[in-house]
This record gives sequence, structure tokens and C-alpha cells, in this order.
Amino acid sequence: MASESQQVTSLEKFSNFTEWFDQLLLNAKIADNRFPVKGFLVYLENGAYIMERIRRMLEEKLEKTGHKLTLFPLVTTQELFAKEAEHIKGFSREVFTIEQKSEKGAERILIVRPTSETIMYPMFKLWIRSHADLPLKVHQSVNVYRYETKATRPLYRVREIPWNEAHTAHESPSDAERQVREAIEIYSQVLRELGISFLLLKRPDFDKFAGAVYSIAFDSWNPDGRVNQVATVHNLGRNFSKAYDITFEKKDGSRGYVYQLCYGFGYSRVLAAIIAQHGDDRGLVLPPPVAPTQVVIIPILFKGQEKEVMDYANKIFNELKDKWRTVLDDREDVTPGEKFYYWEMMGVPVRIEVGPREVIEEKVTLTRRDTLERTQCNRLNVSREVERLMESLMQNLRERSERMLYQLIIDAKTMEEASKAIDNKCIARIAWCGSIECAEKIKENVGGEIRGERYDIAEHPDRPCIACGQTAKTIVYVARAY
RNA sequence: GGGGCCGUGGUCUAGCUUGGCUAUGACACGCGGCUUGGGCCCGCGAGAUCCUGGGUUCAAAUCCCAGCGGCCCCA
Repeated sequence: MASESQQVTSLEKFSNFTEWFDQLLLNAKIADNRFPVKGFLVYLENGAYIMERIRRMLEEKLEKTGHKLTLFPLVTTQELFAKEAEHIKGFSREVFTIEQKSEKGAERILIVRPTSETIMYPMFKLWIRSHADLPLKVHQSVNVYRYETKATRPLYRVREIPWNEAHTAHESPSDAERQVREAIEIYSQVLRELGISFLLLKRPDFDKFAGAVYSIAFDSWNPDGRVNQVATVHNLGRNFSKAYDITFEKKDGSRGYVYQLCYGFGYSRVLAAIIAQHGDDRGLVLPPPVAPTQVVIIPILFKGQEKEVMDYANKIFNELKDKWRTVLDDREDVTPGEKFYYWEMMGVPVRIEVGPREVIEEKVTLTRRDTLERTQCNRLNVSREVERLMESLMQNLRERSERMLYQLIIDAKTMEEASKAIDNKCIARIAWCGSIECAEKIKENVGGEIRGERYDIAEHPDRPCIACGQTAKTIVYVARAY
């Protein structure tokens, strides 16, 4: 019997995250981790579909703000790769290489991109001649490759990384600053439309991108307490333009190096965040904009009344199919109950049941995936009701996720408190003097890393550094990370 | 970078300690029937390089070594 009072729980994902997540990947057709090369993943129909939807959402916003779509090569040379000193230091140990042999036996090594600065910027040097060529804003959605030395995890930490990277060049530091804010706004909007909540953090100097002046990161929360860096925005200053000699003629006739930014948005990690933040013990809970199936119609068939019910279900299907990605599950050998569980696993936002009762009453029964709340509405209102449910569900996902984020943040005044917070799978907020010594002490004693200070709001320390007791410079967030 | 645990049909698993029979069961899958308001039931069927390679042995899923892959902990 259907019980209206059943609870939607997500105990499993909090108590046993890895197992919950890994099973869901395969069961909900997100990804298959059985491909025999470590860190390389097969994306299944739902995973690939969702990432594709995310890609379109992001690219639409990038293109509206003047980013031009480009596609750059997969490889760079050792010489180009080595031009910026900090950059090569940061990436040299985790690049894949290709040995290339000419017919005459000459050999050279090509570097497979771990990110595309060293591939794009030699071209920027050719393209940029005067201030009229600026700002230059390009983007591409491609895979990059990093030979991770740490343990890999599906979607979170892979060696083949699907992402979008944008690269821009500007006349002045203030133009570059303005671009930082635009990039943050674009990424924030996409994440908001997916209901993902995150901390916007300025990374401490020791953890910034190799070659950047500073780095801003989007850390989304995860049920196991490890934050998930879904996107980053780096202000590169003139570090790369000097290394790659990217100069332009200014309005006054003098020459100068351009100011640059690069920013990246990790599709597989955003997919992971959707699964991890919204999912529950029954499976996926998908935000409508990315759900492969948005509405599923389950006909309840009884012997002798199949035709009436199927005709009715088809009528509903035809009313919805142009507006929503709708599936009429007319499999005859599967019971309705089994279909309910199946489509809940797949995260379909709205389910519609129609049986003999609905036919007689000219009604439909609707169930929303996030709360499993059941309602009925008149057949003629079904389109409007579905719309209303989608909006309400999306809003609930967003609010519920944000509530969880703030629930996970624990103000810690001592190392013990911070350590306890990390042990409890939370994020500690602490005061820090800014020294590397204290950062290391914190990492060692607390069990989490300093992820940075808030970039979106100013937080002033009202207490001394948690490690040394001296005057604190900033409030920072400490967490374990992927 | 260091340490620990693990690998058996698609999935989960028994068997491994103490080497020996046709490698166990459930789920999923295919066919037929029955059923359908929350994972129904019955019958039949197919599906295995016991991760890979080497070693020990009359005999290896089982013991030893190496590799690959997965999970966890520490730096």
C-alpha cells in the first residue's frame, strides 16, 4: 500500500558516502568506473547527458558576455611548457607525455595539456597587436590530462578532466579585476541554477594556481566533509604575458604587457556536486534544467481497463511532451511499484500516476522527487501544475543545500575545536595570522587544509590566530579536500 | 611519498584459515505464463579467463612473488 507519510532520508550518503556514491554512479547510469585505466572514466547516458546540459548552460553565458568559442590543440612542446617558471614547477610532475619519433629516428617529447596556457598564449602573442585587440576573451570545453599521484576518485579526482577553460587578456589591472568579477558571476549563476551551494574563497598564497597572482575558488560542500573544488578563477597579472611576450600598443603609442586571467569550470565535479548535494537514499534528485527525463508518466493498468488508462496517459503525455522531457513508461511486464523505484533512482523531478481512478475523476496524481510529496490536480491543469512543482522543487533544492552548507560550518576557537569539526565531517572557520608555519601546524593538528578566506564578503577576525595566538589577519575556512 | 585492507558470472556474495567433488546463493538478464495504486508469483534458460603473469605442488579460486585495479588511513 502506498504510504503518504514515508520519509525521504539521506542517511546513507552521510554515514557511508563512498559506497553510496559509487553504487549510485552505476545504478543511475552516470558513469562506469570499470574501465581498466586508473583515473579514466566511462560516462554513461545520464552522466554524459547531464554534463552536456551543464556545458550548454555555461557556454551560453560565456558567449553572451563576449567569450569566443575556440578549440586549441591537445599538445604543447617542452620548450613552450617551460616558459613560465612557476607554472612548470606546479605541473611538471603530473603531465602525460607523448613520444614522437620521426622516420629518420629523431625523437621529441610532446606535453599533453594539463591546462592550456602554454598552448594558447603563443597564439595570443600573434593575435594581440594593439589595444583595439583587447580585451581578448576565448573559451573551450575540452578534456585536460593530469597524472594524479593521489588516489583517484570517479568524477572528483580523475586523470582525464572534462572542463571549460576561459582565457582573457586586458589592457589594465582594473580591466582584469572587472573580468574576475564577471567570471565569478557567470560561474555563480550556473551553480545557482543547479542549486549547488559553495564557498567562494580566495586561496592562500601557498595554494594559488601555479603562475597566478591570486586564485579564487568555488568549493562546494560534500556529505563526507571534503570540499569539492568545482571551479576556479585566476588573476595571472603579467606573469604569463612577460614569459610569452604578449605585448600591445597602447593609446599613447607606448608598448606594454597584457594583463591576463584564466578560469576553469570542472564539469565532472559539478556533476558530482549535483549527485552529492541533492541525492538521497533512493538515488538521484536532479535539478530540472539538467534532468534527462523531467516528467515520467506511470500508467496503472488493471486487467480489462488497459485501453482507457493508456489512452488517458497518452493524452497527458501529448500535453506535456513539447514542454518537458517526458517519458511514458508503458512497460507491461513491470509493476508500477518497481517503476516508481526505478525512476526515483534516476532522479526524475516529477512523476505522474494515472489509473482507473484518475480516468473517472478526470485527475492526475503527481509526486515530486525531492520530498516525495503527493498531490492531485485536475487533468486540465496538469501543465500548469507540473510547472509549479518544478519551480518549487528547484527552489527547495537550492535552499536545502544552502542550509546544509551553513550547518556544516563550525566556528572553532581552538585547535581542538577545529579538529573535532573536521572529524565530524564539517568545515571549520578559524582566525589565522597568515604565516606558513601556522598553516602547516593547522594542517597537522586539525586534519584539514586552509582553503582560504571569503571573497564575496569581508570577514574580520575578532580573535587571535588559532595556532600561534598572535594577532590574526584573516578568517579562513579549513576542510579536507578532494 | 609511506602504511593497511581488498579483487569470484552484469551486480552483491559463499568457498580461501586447513590446497582435492561439476565454484554457492541472491539480484539483474532472456523466453513463456500470471499479475499490476510502492521492488508480485510460477516454470524454463543463458551467463565464470575465480583480476593478470610467474612460482610452489601429483593437484591452486585457495599458499608465495610481481604487476594491474579498487577502497581506507597517514605525510
